[in-house]
Amino acid sequence: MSGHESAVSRLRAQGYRMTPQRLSVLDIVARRTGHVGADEVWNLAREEHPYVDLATIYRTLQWLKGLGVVTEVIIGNKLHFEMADHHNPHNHMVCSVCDGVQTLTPDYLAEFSQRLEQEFGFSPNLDNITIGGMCNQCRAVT
Amino acid sequence: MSGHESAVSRLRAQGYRMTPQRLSVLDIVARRTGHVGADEVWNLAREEHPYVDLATIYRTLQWLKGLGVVTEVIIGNKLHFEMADHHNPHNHMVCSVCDGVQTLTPDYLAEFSQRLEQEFGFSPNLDNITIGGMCNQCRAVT
DNA sequence: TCCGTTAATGCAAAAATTTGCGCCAGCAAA
DNA sequence: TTTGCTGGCGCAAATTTTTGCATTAACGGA
Repeated sequence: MSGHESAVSRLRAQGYRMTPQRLSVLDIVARRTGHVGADEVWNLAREEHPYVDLATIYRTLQWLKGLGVVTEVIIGNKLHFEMADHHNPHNHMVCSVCDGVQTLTPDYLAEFSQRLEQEFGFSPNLDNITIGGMCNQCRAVT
Repeated sequence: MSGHESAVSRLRAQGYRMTPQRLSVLDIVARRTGHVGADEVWNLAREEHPYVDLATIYRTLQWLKGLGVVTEVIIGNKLHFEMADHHNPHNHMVCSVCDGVQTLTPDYLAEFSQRLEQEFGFSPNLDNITIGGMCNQCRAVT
């Protein structure tokens, strides 16, 4: 266990059942510095619980994402996840050439977000947004 | 044919082979006002060319997207496409509750884009970005 | 018009993700 | 501790999208 006990107790307090599968997924994502692929979470989870199903991994990850506990990053057509750091929230820029990931503080998106809210009444959910493009190095090569 | 001849001749001039499949996909997307799902493009294309493969549809759509001819919109876990309107470019906001789509002129994203470029040397490709969130009506209901 | 090059297709399979359903187990209350 | 409710899980299948490979056909040049 590495510092996600608060998340666990908060979830339990909200009435969610904390199954071994969920604890395992949470533990795996929390342990990792940086993002993990869904398949990778599955493989690691199976070391502890050999019977755990991939569908459960996906369902758990989507659930945690919806609750703001984890953040989704799309890297080359695959979903990755990392612990949402509420003390240091950030978005991601992913280079489509090298799949490199850079982070971005949300204030870069703040004005944009506010305008959508004010002018359209649309509440964007930008927590899990991934900005695609080309990074500095890859652009230099071309 | 409905006004995408210029795209066709431009593509041909660039050395791409304009196969019946490609013309068909282009025709289907151009005819439609608004977005089409990949599966829908396939079904329509098969009316003309019964043997056309779904993989070809996907490949063609990705190809056109890369060339800026069509724009991708992600609606509820499915890819949709529409003709890129260079006279009136826009992005999309999709409500995760009702799957409704609203459009957005790119100047809403312009400042954000410039900052990424200037401060990180990262060239974002925002042409095909889909902003998820909740629309006015759905928020009112909740 | 015919030919050669090679890009694009069809086909089949894989990869990635989601969903329906019946059973099981987490957890609160007795 | 036992029980009951029901949310969550495993399983299997479906969906959606991508990929490898052999064959085909677009199109410029002879």
